[in-house]
Amino acid sequence: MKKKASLKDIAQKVGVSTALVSYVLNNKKEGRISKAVAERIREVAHEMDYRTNQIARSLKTRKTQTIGLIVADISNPFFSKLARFIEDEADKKGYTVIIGSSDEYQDKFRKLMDTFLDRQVDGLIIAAGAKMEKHLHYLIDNNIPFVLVDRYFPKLHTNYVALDNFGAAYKAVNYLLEKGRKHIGMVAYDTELHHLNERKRGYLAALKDKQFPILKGRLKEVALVNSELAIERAVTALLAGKQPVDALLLSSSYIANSAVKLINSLSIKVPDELAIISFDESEALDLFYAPITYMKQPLCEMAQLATNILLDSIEKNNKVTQVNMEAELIIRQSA
Amino acid sequence: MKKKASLKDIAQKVGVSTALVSYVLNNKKEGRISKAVAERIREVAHEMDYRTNQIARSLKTRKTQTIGLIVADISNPFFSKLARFIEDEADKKGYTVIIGSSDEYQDKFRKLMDTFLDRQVDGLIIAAGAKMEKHLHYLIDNNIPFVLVDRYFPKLHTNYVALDNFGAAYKAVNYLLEKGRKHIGMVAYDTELHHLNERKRGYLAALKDKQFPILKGRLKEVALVNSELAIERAVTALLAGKQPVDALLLSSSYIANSAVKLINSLSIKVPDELAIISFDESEALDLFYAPITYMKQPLCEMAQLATNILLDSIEKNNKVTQVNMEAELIIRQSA
DNA sequence: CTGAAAGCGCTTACAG
DNA sequence: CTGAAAGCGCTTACAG
Repeated sequence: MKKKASLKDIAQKVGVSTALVSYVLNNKKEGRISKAVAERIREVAHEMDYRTNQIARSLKTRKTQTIGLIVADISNPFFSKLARFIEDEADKKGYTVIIGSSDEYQDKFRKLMDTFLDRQVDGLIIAAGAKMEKHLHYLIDNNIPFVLVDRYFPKLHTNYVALDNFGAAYKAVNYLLEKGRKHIGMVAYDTELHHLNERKRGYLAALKDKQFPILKGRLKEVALVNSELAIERAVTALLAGKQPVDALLLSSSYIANSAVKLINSLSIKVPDELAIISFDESEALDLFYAPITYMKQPLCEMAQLATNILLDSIEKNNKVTQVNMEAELIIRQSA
Repeated sequence: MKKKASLKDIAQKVGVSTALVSYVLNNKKEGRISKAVAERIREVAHEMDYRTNQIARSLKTRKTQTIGLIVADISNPFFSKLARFIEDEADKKGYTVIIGSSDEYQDKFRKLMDTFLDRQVDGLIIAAGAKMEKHLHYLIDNNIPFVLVDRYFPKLHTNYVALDNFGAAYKAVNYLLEKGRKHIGMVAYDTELHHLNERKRGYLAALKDKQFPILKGRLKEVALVNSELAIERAVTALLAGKQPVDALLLSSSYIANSAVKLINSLSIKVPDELAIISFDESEALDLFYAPITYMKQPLCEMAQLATNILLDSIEKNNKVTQVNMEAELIIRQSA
């Protein structure tokens, strides 16, 4: 095992100053260094298998070329896909990403944020949770670049890249109405998360604009976590009574999975008796006999945009960019 | 926006040396510092909202408290789940993890490895790909702590945590035979990855030990990526001919997804006409009318074990630990 | 009980 | 064209 070489080692061997070695290896002061010396420095650097110590460089330059990504849970496919696209885009620009999962908990979130800041990340990409505004205020107050993804706070003037959830739900309901459905139910979340509430708003607005009655019992809400049972109950309720629904809008692929499992066991014919549209894709929904129609989020674009907005804001602390992206209706057999 | 406070700022304000501040804040030299001064230092540190700069600390201590995780693709649920468990375990021990996806490419792998090492990670957890031994040799030669997960190289004497893939396949086939299946086919990968070949070996050995004939056409191999079509062809072939298979062992949940999609459209009755056992779980396989029986990997344990082996080896560079964990047969309706 | 000093491995403004 | 020097923000062996 050879010891790691430093600039100093190279400098000594070549017989020049570390400054010169640094300049050459970083291609600074290009024309102003004699070809011969530069050549020799590169040669020795290569011989010694020199690699620059980024920690040392970071300390001096006050840039770590690292961005922190905080999501609710990296094992959730939505976030892991997003993370992958962010990783790729960041890598392209010479940045490395460190990832943390907050599980939607404020404490974990703050702890992650602090850890990342202590490590001097250059900026953060954040899928924030409910009641996390105050931590974001800290970032704002301290002038730390960040951009929100997926979730954002309407009252907070910050960078974000999100889906136009209102529009997406509106579009979905409209499609169902066009197809002649008259009794559209929705299973959504009981939450403070603005982006999820936008989906309910879109559902209601679409019905209202087409002058369909808005029945209270048609919009069911379930908890954000561990809601499998509640989802089954909600779907059961929507399908019961004297006027069962003939279409279902499901606010997430998680809800859709649970709902479809139940419907599978109920021998209700999809889409004949019941049309289904879900938010987000999921492999599971492909395997259902009537593959589920869904509102697709442009994950790759969202990730790239978020990354680039962040990098812009790291480089020159300028304007605030807010983007609401359009969802695409992917029509398959369930609706 | 307040400027970030450093040790020096605190020292100046309190009127002591930075050394003293450092000692107090790190709880070093406990008894040997006057309570009053210590108290005052903590007070001012809190007032100034002091946070230690980990980059500076790392430069001095030569420890970054960071581990690098290299997988094939973080958006693959197998790896994202593994990553989450690793993140949790690492966090518990005060480490942060940075993640990179190699896409099974040697170049990307090496680039990631170099990037992580330049950032002075304390160690690496690696799901290596084919032909990556030479890069691992580099780590060994340079005494850099690492542990392999999921995949390993039998000829390489390194830490690893993997599944006993041979045993898992053996167990699966045995179970099928016990249930009276006589014509068991397998769809596996055509690859150099040792752990995947172990699955084939287990399949063959189980048949042999029970003196079942080993028919060449019964073991189909498909490429590691983009193999959807090949999988469909393989399954079709196994189900055709004068003696179709009555049971199928599928070497991954990806293969299982494609296979089940096809079988779904073929109106073959599972498990009556065809029993199915897959490797690894997948939400998708739950939604099939006959939920798929599978060999479950103890992901959480694997992740924790890998993390702890790495941390041990970071702290005191000692022995090599190799673990082959047992898979659990999760019996559901498909077999 | 406390401090001066060296040093981790870089970068960069300055001087020549 | 090249180098001496300062400094990034810490830690720690040493001395008193």
